Amino acid sequence: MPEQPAIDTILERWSSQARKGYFEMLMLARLQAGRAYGYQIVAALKQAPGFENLAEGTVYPVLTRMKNDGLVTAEWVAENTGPPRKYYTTTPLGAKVLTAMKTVWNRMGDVLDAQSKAETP
Amino acid sequence: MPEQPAIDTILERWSSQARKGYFEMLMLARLQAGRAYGYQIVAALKQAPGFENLAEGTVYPVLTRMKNDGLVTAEWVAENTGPPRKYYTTTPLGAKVLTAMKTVWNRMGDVLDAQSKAETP
DNA sequence: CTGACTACTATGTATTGCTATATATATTGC
DNA sequence: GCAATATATATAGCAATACATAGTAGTCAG
Repeated sequence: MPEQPAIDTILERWSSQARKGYFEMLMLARLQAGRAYGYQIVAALKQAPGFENLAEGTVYPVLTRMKNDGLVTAEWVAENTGPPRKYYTTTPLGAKVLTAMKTVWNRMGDVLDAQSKAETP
Repeated sequence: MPEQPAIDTILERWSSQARKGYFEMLMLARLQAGRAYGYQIVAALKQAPGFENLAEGTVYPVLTRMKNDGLVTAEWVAENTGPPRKYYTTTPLGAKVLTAMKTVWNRMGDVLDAQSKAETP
């Protein structure tokens, strides 16, 4: 008989999985709203509930991947104060992909609702 | 300079990731609505948009994992016609976990909306 | 016997998110 | 002028584990 994990363990394991893919959509949505740089995104998201532990090592690879996929472009900007920043902006392809992602995401929500209302045989 | 993948490739790769964790919540939601057996769930979901390719090999391992975690119980039922079926039902723990999952899921949606409305610096 | 129904598993692999660390620039304190 | 700190970007390596493919096997109906 296998040990049953605690409810917190189940939920942590689950949410770490549920985040997969989600971040890419989240970043894209943020950049669609206007250009931003990595450190800024991390700082902002850390204040959102459920994202307190977000680390830079999570965000930068996502930005790099999106850039390689052509979803965003990057541009170095020298600031009046502090080190230069690398601003990311969505491309038209990125906007298109974001729309498609949101469609899939919403559909997943719809299917979830439908299953919740399934008939018992 | 790396090759840029086609938009379909990007979306397929992404949605396969976005599914992670989602199925467990989906199954749980279905079982919360009333007991069901594996084959039935597969057949029903195959008709939902975006789940046409769902295979049994995806569903059964999820059911087994949930049973091991104590989220559902299983019961063999002999039918008047056809082979016997193994019906799964949520436990109180399963119901609790489902609620928590939905909370996290909704929060992810909220954060997504918030980011879409972020201010441009 | 064939076909429909039902359950299950073995294996592969792709991928992610996280930890930790390295690097560079600007600012501040002294 | 120099050390310490804050800001900012980047990557190497890792553990996890989920999903997909494909294939096995058993039960019942006609």
